[in-house]
Amino acid sequence: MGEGPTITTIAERAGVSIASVSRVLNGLPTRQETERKVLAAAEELGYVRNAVARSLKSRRTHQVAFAMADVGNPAYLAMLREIQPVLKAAGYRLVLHSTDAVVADEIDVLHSLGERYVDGLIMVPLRVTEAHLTMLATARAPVVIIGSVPEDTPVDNVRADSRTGVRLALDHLHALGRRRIGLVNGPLDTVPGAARGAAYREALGALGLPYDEELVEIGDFYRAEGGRAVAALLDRVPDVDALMCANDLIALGALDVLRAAGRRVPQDVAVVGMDDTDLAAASWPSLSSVSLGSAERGRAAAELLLDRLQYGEREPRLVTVPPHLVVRASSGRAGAEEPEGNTS
Amino acid sequence: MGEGPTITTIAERAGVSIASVSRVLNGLPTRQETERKVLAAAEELGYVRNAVARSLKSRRTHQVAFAMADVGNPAYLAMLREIQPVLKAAGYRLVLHSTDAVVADEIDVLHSLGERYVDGLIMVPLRVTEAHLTMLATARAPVVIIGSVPEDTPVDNVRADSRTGVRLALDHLHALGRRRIGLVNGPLDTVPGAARGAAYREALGALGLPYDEELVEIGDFYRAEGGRAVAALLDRVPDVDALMCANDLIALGALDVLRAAGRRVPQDVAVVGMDDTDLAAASWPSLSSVSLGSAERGRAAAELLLDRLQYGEREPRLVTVPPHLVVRASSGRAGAEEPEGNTS
DNA sequence: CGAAACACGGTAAACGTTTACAGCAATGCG
DNA sequence: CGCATTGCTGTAAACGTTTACCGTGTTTCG
Repeated sequence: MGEGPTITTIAERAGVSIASVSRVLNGLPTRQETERKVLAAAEELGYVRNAVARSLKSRRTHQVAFAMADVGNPAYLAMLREIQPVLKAAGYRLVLHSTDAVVADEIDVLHSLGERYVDGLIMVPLRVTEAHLTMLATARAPVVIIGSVPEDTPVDNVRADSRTGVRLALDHLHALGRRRIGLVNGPLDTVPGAARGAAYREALGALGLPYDEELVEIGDFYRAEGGRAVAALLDRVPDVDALMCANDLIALGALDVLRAAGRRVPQDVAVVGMDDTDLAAASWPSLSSVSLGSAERGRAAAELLLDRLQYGEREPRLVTVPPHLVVRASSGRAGAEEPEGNTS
Repeated sequence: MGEGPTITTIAERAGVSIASVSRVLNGLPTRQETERKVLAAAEELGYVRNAVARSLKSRRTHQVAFAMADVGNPAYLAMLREIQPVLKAAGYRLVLHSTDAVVADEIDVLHSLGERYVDGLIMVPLRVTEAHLTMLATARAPVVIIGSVPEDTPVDNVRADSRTGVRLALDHLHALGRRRIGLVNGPLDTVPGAARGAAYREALGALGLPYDEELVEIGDFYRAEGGRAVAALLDRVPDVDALMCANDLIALGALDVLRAAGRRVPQDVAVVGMDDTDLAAASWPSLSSVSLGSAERGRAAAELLLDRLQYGEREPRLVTVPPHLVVRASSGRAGAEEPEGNTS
């Protein structure tokens, strides 16, 4: 773990100047003899370029940060899984920030762009505050936001269309004959929470169903919280016949509680989740879910950022990824999805 | 996105030398008046320290790399989720490397330590080759390996005890009366594959059951692959009454195939997975699984690395994390579905 | 054959910090 | 009052690269 060789060590060994060493290492035109000597010396000494010194001079770190609330959330994970290879292929390293949904942490990340340890940032803010917007306006490196920001924010923006997503789910449930469709949402001051709440109301309108406040319950985007919210909802509105859940974790919580309450899914209550995570396919019963294209959003964000890193200044772009509904057992016809004969 | 202010800009603005600016910024003793001027100037200009220049001088990047095959794998994810906050609390950033289980990529990561863009590395190699060992011996930064390495490898090492883990599972299945217990394993040239294969054989011996090659099927550590392997196994040995799966994804594949084949779980075939991931609790039926303490291993690795970064040279340490069995429906009594009070 | 063009390679400055060292003013003390 | 001590501050070197610029030796061509 000694203090590895530097360009100077090599220069001495090869009997040339450090400039020549640098040139050889960067593939700039050099006499064959010099090249040979330098490469030989580098090889013998096991030389590896110091990335920090390089970055200082070149003002490029070849690192990109990805900041989201929690890697454990499968929706973010899906993004990460797409972002990583795209960056890697372009020669960038990925610096991961978990902000635990704490606004101050997100602001911190934006602020730390000034430290210039990354060339750019992809961020999925849970809520967008005034502080976010100020920081974004003066950010010291290119930023791509996944989630909605106001029109005039000077950053690239990738959005899901949860409005259409909720609409797809409600159309589906309506087509199944459900009329008392509840919404189990996350906090309304979060970007997804607000969007999904509004979309729900709108979709009901389009279907000619009344908006009934009783049918809406706010919890948080986690399984246990979702379960609690569903329990409260069942208590208040026993005749609910379908649940639109604002994400898959909430939906899993819903399944837990419905099972404990002796309601059959989907016969008594149909359930639709959102994000179409791995968990949806693995759950019991398997969970219908609206895919908001997490993976596609991740990929789009990475590509936007790389494009900007490569070509510099240009108009901010907006990419909207279309949703689609994946129907599984939790809202299929009873048992239709699964072979019969399996009790347990 | 302009060229932010530097220490020099501030020095001019405050009418002091760059040394004084640096001292103030680092909290070294300074006359109050100077301090005031510097802080005022820094504030007005929105100064942020350049991390790259800082690292070059201090030879510390405050970054740590974590390299594993695939973030999508819940076992690695569990590690990541523990590692991240530990590092963050200690002031380190996390650089993520996905190696896609390609040996060359792993070697690459080890080699790139020479670039000194991180202060240390936590790696989960899928297989440990000669090349790994050579690189580890000459690594230019501290490394912690999660998984087994030979005794004399000069790195900190965190191990799971899959031997005991498999033993727990087989004892459990044996206690349920199962006698034809199959093993669905991943490739034998991987660290976990080899360990689990050997452990299976040993545990059978301890239980007085014969080792029957027919009952062992090798696939890969993924759901679809696992399914294929199970299908082959069922075909060859129709009277198998329990499946020990080398990880949870394989076990999910097993559930898929068993369901399609009309075998009831757990009545006809009991299934036990390994790693106790989120998926196990969410699956249908919920999956018994041997927890190898992924989260604990992640935490231990992070702590070992931080310790070494803080205190420098010392003996390599070995930490072994004990496994435990989590019994759920797939090997419980028929229909014994417990509502999981689990968050996620 | 001499001048111009060219191909290489060395010197030194720069990137933005930290820090050893020296300078200098103010203070303490004999 | 002079000297040592103390407390700050400035100068400059260093971290390991890249690169502009210039000098040298060789080639080319009139």
